[in-house]
Amino acid sequence: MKIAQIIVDNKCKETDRVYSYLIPQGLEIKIGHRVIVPFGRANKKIAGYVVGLKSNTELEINKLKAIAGLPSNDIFLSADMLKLIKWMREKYLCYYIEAIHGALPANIRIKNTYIYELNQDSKNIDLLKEGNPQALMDVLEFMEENGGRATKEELRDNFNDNILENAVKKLIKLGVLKRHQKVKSQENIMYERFVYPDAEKAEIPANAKKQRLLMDIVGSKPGISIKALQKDYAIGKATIDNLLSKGFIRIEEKEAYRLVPEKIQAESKKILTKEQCRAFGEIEECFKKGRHVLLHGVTGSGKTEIYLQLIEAELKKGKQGIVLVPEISLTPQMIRRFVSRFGDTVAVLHSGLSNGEKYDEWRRIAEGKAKVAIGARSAIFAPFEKLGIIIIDEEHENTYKSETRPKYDAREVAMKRCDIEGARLLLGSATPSIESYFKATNKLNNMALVSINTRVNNKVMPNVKIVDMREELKAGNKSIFSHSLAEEIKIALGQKDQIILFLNRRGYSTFVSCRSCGFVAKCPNCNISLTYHAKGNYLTCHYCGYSRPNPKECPSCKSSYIKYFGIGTQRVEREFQSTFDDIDVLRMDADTTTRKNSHKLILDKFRNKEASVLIGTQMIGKGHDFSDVTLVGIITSDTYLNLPDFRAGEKTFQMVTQSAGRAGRGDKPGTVIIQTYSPEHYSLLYAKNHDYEGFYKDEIKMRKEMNYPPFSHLGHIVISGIGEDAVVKAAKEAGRSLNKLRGDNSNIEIWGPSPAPLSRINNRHRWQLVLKSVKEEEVLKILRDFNNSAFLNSEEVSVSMDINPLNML
DNA sequence: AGCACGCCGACT
DNA sequence: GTCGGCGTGCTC
Repeated sequence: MKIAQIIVDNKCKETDRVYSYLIPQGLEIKIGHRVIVPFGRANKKIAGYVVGLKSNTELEINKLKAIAGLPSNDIFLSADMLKLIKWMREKYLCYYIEAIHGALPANIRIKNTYIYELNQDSKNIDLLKEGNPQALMDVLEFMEENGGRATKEELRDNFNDNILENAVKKLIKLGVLKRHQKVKSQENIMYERFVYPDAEKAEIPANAKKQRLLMDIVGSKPGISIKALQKDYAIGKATIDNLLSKGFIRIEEKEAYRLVPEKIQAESKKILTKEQCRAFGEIEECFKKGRHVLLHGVTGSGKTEIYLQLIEAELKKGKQGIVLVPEISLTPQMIRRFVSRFGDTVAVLHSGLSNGEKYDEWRRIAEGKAKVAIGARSAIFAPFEKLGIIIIDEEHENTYKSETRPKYDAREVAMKRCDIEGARLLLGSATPSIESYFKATNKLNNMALVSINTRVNNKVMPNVKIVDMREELKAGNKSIFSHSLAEEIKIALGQKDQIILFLNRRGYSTFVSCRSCGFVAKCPNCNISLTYHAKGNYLTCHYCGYSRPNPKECPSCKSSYIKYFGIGTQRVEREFQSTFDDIDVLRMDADTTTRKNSHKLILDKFRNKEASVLIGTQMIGKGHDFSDVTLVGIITSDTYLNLPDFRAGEKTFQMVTQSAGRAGRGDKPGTVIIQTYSPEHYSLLYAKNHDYEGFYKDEIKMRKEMNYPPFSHLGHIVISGIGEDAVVKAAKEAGRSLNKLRGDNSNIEIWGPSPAPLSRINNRHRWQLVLKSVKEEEVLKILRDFNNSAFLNSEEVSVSMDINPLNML
């Protein structure tokens, strides 16, 4: 007797456990298989994942149900992957099934619905028609109009739930309706059809020109695809069908992949520069010692080539590699580099793919056809069997942390996966996150640091100039372009060079700033800027709840020039065109990039020099290599600085450094102009000097003083709901509950409850609580206990929890 | 979550 | 009695 331990695909707290099912005779079930099981009183057929096998159980055998079968498309989770999933459940406070779904391509869900059929012969129809409740008649009428068949969803769209349930139940009881459950695993595999000749000699009428043509083609190219016949020879379906029925040709189906790989010229290995070579050697040395590596290489230092050669080395050992990059659709150059080096053994997993395409790529990996996966966050789960290396490029990017459940951090998952599977991890960035740099310099988590401080071919770092916008205002310049920036723009335009202008318009949270002296209101307890609330006209700190009235004049210089900020890219575009006329400008932001591929189009246009100027938000600041850009202007570099976030300095440094890194990558030296209202801020000063280490030293000192990460771990609880009163009440209740759970453990701080910085989203009010402790496990434990005692999750409010969030807005 | 059961008031 | 509205409790 074999018993399977199964996680069922039913997303709820109560069913987040392992169930036991009997394995019927003749069904070969292995760990990691996806199966279909009957579940619940109604024996609804749902998907389940086998996580273990046993030969006995404490449960009563005759009360166990049996596995119903296997879905048509096989999904496997390796034993290592199951370990990772279990770890994710603990670490990110999610359900097993959520972790499983996170690790599998979307759209593999088993579709499950009920189909109702009208029993036409039933005499009961007549019975019913004699003086019956309206509901029954309505449902019957609908069924008849619908051809005697309807899915549950179709009925639901047309009837009120309660009426429906009762009426349908009644009709089933009377035998008028029949219900079948339909279980369908999405058939994601696409088949392509190929034509072969299938007769010694085909006799074709003289006038059938198309048929003759087809026979000729198939004769010279047996195995040509139907697609090619239609496209290249204009042979239609009728011709093929005709010959098929005569038996002159036959058709074979083969699994096909939707993505036709771009034909890219093979590129051979580049010779590493001296510096790259040293770094490569150091990395290999660390890997040999079983260490993970943080590679800190300045912008333009040639990290990608090192990645390529590290992967090559793993492939030579018969192993496989994963490369994570942020929002991959933004870096077509990088994909091209990988494909040109590794050909069709590269699987690309990016957000621009359809679900079917994603599934195809996933399958190519699972089947061993792809050896290198390059993709965004979720590519960390690429189903390789012999994983040798995981590379995370631009590791400081926030996109590696998922904002939806499971709220995992791909960097942490990568490290765990490497540890489970004996692979090596390489994090790479020109501006490493403080957390990673801290780990690497202190050799925590077995992480080592390798640095490259020079650009390839010793290209000089761009010259960076900080412009004090307060001075500009004093001098009467109300334009968004400072004199310096305007001058540099004119020079660049005169030399036919290209220009990039950055604007960080993350304009949700307004902040109060004095335009004449740069004063920004800050919280006395938290070293974080206060947020302006128009309603009630007050300033508040969203971490500790401190609040004060909005000052009428600047407390520092008594000026009445108190303003809150918000310049959009469109305004920059308009102002640019009115200041420097007759110049082609490209704008790239959320408004212009809604269409699929539109990023690529805009960037290609810019690369082809169809415009001299590119204006955009941060999305253009990553990894692009435009060799004719000599000037980068950062219109407002203060945006982050004034967000209520202890990472404000870090994000500013990263943004400025990365943006500046776009300048001077070609033969000409680059210039960068940073416009700011806080020119003395350490983030900007260190960024100006390209001094990451200096920045890190200051930043880590602040983190230590304030006991912020990496010196502590945060737990974030957001309580939201439509009704403000219910949310506030629940938040206060949650506060009491957390205090009780904390007991007298003084290592754990609890902040709040206080309104979330984004106090209302989608019509929902939001309040938050923050837990802080030096020990992550302590935070997790309280969050878990809190979740188990959840009196809170009701129709009125919902609770979301996150461990070590990257933003708490 | 999703489903069925069963209790209870309203109405034939 | 019977209908259907709604709360309750369970899922190998």
